[in-house]
Amino acid sequence: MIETKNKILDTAERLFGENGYDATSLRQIIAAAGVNLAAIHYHFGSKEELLDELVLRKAQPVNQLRIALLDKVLAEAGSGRPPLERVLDAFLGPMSDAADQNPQFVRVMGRLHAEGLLPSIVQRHFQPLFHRLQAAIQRALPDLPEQELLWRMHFMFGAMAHTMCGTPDSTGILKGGVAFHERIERLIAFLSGGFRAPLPKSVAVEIEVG
Amino acid sequence: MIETKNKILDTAERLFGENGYDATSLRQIIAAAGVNLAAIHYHFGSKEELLDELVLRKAQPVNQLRIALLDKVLAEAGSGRPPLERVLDAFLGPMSDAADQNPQFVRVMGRLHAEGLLPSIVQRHFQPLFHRLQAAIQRALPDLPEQELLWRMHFMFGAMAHTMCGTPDSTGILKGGVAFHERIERLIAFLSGGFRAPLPKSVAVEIEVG
DNA sequence: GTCTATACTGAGATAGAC
DNA sequence: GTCTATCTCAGTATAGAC
Repeated sequence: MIETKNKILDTAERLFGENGYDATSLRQIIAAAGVNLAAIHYHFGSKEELLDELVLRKAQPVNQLRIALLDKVLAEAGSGRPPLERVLDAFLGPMSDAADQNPQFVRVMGRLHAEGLLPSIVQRHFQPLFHRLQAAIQRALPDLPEQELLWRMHFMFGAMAHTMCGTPDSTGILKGGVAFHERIERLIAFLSGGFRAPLPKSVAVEIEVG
Repeated sequence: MIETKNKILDTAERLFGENGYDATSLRQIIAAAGVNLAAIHYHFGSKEELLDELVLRKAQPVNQLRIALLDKVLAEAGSGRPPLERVLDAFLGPMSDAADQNPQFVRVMGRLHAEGLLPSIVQRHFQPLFHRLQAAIQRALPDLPEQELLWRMHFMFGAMAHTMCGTPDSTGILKGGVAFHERIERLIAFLSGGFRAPLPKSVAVEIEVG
């Protein structure tokens, strides 16, 4: 029954978002969904593949939108430089919209990134998007050396993942309940400053010399 | 025997660093350390308390150095503004040094942050440091509203954690093996730009109005 | 005080009956 | 397609040897 499969997906999405992937057992999921334990392994094969399908189901439309927006920003720039803020917004905005509509999913994604079991899943579902994003930022900042660009994208992913996660207050200072689009607006301002920052001294020297 | 306890700590540190906390079972640890399973619960009480003691053992000296350096930077600035880069270096430098000497520990910390089971441990071991750091950055950037400062520190922690983690190549682009002090130098340049960035539009408007 | 042996509960996975 | 029964391995708890 396809209904069984969807019930499992919906329930897992809710529970993963509430308690995290590791902390949610398959037995909790089947109890809440009212299905049998073996049904999960029949439909998905394993807990990890269930997660994989869950991510795919929700991330694909968001990522398609991101790619479309990135292409639009590049097209509008013609042969000139696209504004960095607009590039970052094309990447971060769709996630923020999806999050404000359905906080559950983004919390799942944030939690997953926070749990570190992403690598394989990130690789499969986000690789093409990352390459487009890299190209777009490079167009916005043509003078930034590629190595430095990659590091700065790396910093961006860290900040983004940490920000998506429902708990911006590991320090206990910030209160929760801030709308995602506000977080993202702050994040874009921060990241823009970071991407535009002067090169670190030793890297700048290497370039002068080499 | 205190030797048993240290053997457990050393072995756990290595295995947590290599494979992560969740992925490392107590049975792996005792096998590699050549001790009995119950010894862990005798000396530590639980897997989580073992982790807690492990973090404390290594983080405490690093954090004390960080606090001392922050105080030094502030003292040298007198009543003026301390340079932001020096504040960030006082915070990130000691970790980078510790990492270049003993990559294992910082990989553990990065992995832990990446696994998201930090909250309680972060709270206990890092809270006082965070408050000092906040005060120092505020002194360096007195015009930055506090709410915005807290968000930007939040972004910083995300980028930092992601950077410490041994796998800077979740995108598959960056190669590993980059010295920590180089990563940190790049990170400081990026963060400095982020902290100095102009306020996001809606936040800036709120301030004008209010 | 330290450590060993062993048992308990709950996790994910699987084989096979229906 | 679905469910029962069972397997292995996890973290944890305890009784008792030295």
